Amino acid sequence: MRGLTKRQEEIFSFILRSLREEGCIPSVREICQAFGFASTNAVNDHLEALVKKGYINRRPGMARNIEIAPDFLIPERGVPIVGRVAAGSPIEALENLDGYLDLDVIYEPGLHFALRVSGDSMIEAGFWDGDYAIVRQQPKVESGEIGVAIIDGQATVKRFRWLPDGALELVPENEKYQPFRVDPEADFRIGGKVVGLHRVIR
Amino acid sequence: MRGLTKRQEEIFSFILRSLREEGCIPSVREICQAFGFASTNAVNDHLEALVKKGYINRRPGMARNIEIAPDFLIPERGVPIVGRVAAGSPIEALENLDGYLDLDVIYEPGLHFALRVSGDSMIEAGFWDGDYAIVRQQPKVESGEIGVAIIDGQATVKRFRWLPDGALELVPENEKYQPFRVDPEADFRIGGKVVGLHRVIR
DNA sequence: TTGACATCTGTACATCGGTTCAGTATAACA
DNA sequence: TGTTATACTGAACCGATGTACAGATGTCAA
Repeated sequence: MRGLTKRQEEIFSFILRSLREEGCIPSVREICQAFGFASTNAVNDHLEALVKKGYINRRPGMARNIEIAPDFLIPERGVPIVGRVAAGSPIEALENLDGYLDLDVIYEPGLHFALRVSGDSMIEAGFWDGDYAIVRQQPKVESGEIGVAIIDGQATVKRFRWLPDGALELVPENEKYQPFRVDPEADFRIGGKVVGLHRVIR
Repeated sequence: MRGLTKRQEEIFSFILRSLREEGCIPSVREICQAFGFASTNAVNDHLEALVKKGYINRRPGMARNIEIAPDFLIPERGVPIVGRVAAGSPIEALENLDGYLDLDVIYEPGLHFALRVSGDSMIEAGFWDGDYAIVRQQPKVESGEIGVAIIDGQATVKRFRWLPDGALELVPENEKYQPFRVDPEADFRIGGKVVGLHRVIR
């Protein structure tokens, strides 16, 4: 929050807080009252400064018209990623924040879906029973990549291996199971490539 | 969206869309104009219906005062979890939607943090180098649970084992490594319990 | 057929609220 | 030393906006 004076920052924070907690942009008079100003013009001056410095935009004539610049609108979502944990509680030590773990940021919405893994056929590739496999929907999966095959409407996570004859072999990652050759006549589709794994422990 | 008439649903959707795309609640007259009504009262009637049916709340006298009921404010976030994948593309087959994988829903915000796992000392517990361990901040970790120990500001994920003499032993899950007894004199804190795992593949 | 409800027109009013103008005071700056 | 930015007071204007009242039409279940 560089470039703002103390007062301007207070005003800006107040707007953000109102938006978050009250769910709507405060009116000029509400800000005025909250800060104990006698004149709404005090607020106006600050808002103009915020506009000039690029923190907000305003739509002339419209009630509750403050528009927060995109940079500051990004809500802190997801799980905070902590680097070093030198002092205090990890969560409060936000100096050490490495960002946020947010699935919507990592995996483009609309392109990915998640699948519950059942069984232990991929356990050596790190997929346990009950895990979520995150799949990027795509028509092709290369040999050696882990992908989702949909056979007769049943989705399975397996390592793909394209055979020289053009057929597909689905390889489990568990020595208890044997590779499975997909019948070219079967109702088969590629669901996509597995690009992530999530496990909820206990 | 049960209980709403077609028109009411249109109005409600318009409000949601305005909020999402324009960033602010539409005024009664803006709604009026968007639908081509000659009277603002048409909007008012619909808004009253929406209030009565619990879709919105209104704060009397306030401009742009529509407050969307929490149930409908929740945007579809996270990765869609697909169950059966009988027909069509998994993402489009929303009949088979089992919900959304959203870290903010699974892990209460403010209570959890994520830690990048480095090394292979916990590989047999399923934690690979580079994985994110999701940690619930709590002062106690039971024997046998996987937790985060912070020693000299350095956080490590290990299985906890409390010894009969009250000392703590940190047990790696990799036969290459030996259990480590925490020096009672050391600068030691418990970071919390590991409750989740996330891996980004490739 | 009667009443409840949904959907809309038309008019009107009070106040909410953005905006402007005229000043004052202080500190930073060049 | 004048200029500019910050930080306000005080008053006022007027369009934006929520809200109310009166009424019309159509649907649908009791």
